[in-house]
Amino acid sequence: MAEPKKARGTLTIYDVASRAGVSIASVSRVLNGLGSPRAETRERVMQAVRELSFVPDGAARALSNGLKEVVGVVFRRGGEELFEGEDESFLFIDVINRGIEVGARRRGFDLLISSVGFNDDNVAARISALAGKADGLILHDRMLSAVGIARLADMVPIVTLAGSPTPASLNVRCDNESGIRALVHHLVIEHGYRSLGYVTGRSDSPDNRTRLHAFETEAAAAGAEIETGPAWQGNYSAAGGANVVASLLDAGRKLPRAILCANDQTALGVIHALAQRGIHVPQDVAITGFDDVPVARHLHPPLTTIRQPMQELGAKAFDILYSRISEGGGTADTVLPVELVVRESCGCAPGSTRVSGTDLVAKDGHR
Amino acid sequence: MAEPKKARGTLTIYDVASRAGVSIASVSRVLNGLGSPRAETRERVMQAVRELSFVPDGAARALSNGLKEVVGVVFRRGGEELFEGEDESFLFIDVINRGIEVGARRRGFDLLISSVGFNDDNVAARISALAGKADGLILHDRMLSAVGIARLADMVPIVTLAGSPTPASLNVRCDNESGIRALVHHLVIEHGYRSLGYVTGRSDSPDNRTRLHAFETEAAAAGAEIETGPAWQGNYSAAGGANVVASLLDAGRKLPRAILCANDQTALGVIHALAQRGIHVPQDVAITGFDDVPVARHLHPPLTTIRQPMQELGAKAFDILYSRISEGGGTADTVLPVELVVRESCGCAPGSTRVSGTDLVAKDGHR
DNA sequence: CGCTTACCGGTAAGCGCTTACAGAGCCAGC
DNA sequence: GCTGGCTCTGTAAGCGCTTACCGGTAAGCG
Repeated sequence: MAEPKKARGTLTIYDVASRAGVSIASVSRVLNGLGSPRAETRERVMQAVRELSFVPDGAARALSNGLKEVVGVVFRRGGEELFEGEDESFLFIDVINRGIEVGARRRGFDLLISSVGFNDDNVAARISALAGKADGLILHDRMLSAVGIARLADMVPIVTLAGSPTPASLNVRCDNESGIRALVHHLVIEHGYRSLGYVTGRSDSPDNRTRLHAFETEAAAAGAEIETGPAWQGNYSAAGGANVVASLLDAGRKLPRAILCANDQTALGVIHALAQRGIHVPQDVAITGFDDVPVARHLHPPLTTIRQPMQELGAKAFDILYSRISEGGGTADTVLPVELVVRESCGCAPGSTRVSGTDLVAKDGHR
Repeated sequence: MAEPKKARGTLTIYDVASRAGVSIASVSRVLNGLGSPRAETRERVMQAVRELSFVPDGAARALSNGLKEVVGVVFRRGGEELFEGEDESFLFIDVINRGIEVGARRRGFDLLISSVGFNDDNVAARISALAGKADGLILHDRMLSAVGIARLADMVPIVTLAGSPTPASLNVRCDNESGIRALVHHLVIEHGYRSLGYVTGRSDSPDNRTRLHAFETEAAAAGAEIETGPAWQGNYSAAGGANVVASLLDAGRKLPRAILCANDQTALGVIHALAQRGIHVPQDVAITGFDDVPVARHLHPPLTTIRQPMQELGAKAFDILYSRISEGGGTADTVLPVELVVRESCGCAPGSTRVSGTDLVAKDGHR
């Protein structure tokens, strides 16, 4: 695939050993703090290491002890039509990745990052290749079928984010139900809006299904009228949200008093489309998001949304993966709590409040 | 460091070979499309590979052919005091990383990501460890001294971003001079502002020094009065920008008619601080940024700034690193063009324009 | 029909490191 | 003074893969 071979005048453990006048075994022991190298020996070795500025080769090390100290992270990006501001959509992902990194760092692991487009064909192959370079994989979103995951899972441990656990893989997600419930409660009970709409996310997303279902249940419980159906199908992107509004309006449909959006990106698109039609948020229609991405507070009006502990989600995912890697354990399904963040797009006056929405426990779904 | 050893019932090339009834050499040849395996043999092997869902171990492969197909990326994050909206500061970095990834993907490389805090102590050690796991490194920002880079560079090829090339490392950056020049020209010549200020970035950043210098030169050439000095020292963060404004105002200093900020984050802070004192942008003071991060267009007022081709910067950095890895070549210093993006914070009316600011060539600084 | 020429495919030698195993000193105790 | 028991260090056997080298077989030619 690529031709270079023995690119540099590679410095090996042998060089260090001979310079320090000891055997490679001793060098290895010193480097790993193992065994019982005498202080004097240790010093000689460290000196040589310093003088040569030697760094052991990760591949050799990995091959030898079966641990690469690398965790692969796969996520989707781009691929949709562009939309003004769309470039921010990856924020969500990046914050989670940062969390993974924080967790990884604690164990001396590094992140091997790979993104796939929505319509890349060789996804499974790419992920497999990644698996070969890592000790375990964390998969964002749902990017592989259950069988795909199963196949992967018998090569390396897998943790999925916002998916659902399978017999072979673990999962970490946020408490979508509580989030939607808090939103509906706020809109219906506190603001008194009687009609609600819900712009969905990608239909193949488990998060999306959960949220939609929670929306329907909760709205019914609160006694609000709801609008759903294919016309309300979004795809987590701003463009998707804008489309829904545009087609609804073009079809002459009357909008409900409040619209919940599957995520903040969607809300961004919806607000934008509404503004273009001269419809005021929140005076005419109240809007809410989900995620609380950093830009949410800069929108006009500032977005009322559900904050997911994204960074913590990532860190947790790593921890779980790590325990799977090292002891074969790991909680099958972990649910993290979310918070309602009230800003102005729901109709509240400037001056935000925050309400903790859910109490969480790591629950053990499978096994 | 970590105990697991031979975590899984590892599937090896031997398993595939025996299942297909051939030697491991043939399996390897088939997998790498090399040599001349006969169609029938190839098919038998592929069949076995599929049945076992075998994936060759990256470490073994790397060890054997001296190529890990991994590029390490190191950048700084956080560490500064928090500021509302600050969490977006990493956007810039992430877009560049995305660019690197795009370049890497073309060559079958993956990104090994590692971030360091501003006051982590063991930075050099961490980067060294990364170097051991990668074929080359791309360093954001300036995070190592010249000697640090030199030391690293004789372990693996190094490309720095927005730094300067050293005898041992390559560099890629944007055309800061042209950007500042375009900004000053726009403010002084087109808007007629006679007094300018410049809120700087971190003092140890080469980009910052270049921009400041260009600012002074250009403003003088345009015949504008300028304000500089320690009171104008920012640090690329929103908090830094806000501080500068606050202390200037607290000291009773009169602000210049237009303030250029070292980057968009800084501008965000400046605008925020100004708003708190009831000073209007751009009516009282015009503000410009640098970078054109995605949020720039969502600020109030939308920010006039310089767009850097961030993704392209990343892709370019990878390409250069790759050529260094594979052929030992690589351009020492590559300069990418920037564009002036006119929005409203400079005083222009809604309805933006864009002016290409510079024509670029990859120039060969050293060697 | 025998020998050359290709072409395949197998054998085995590493790649740089970790670690089990065993050898070499050394001290203490008898 | 010898031996048992420690501690420290060296030797060597892999880890899973790539690939140089070589032998075997089939096809081509005189």
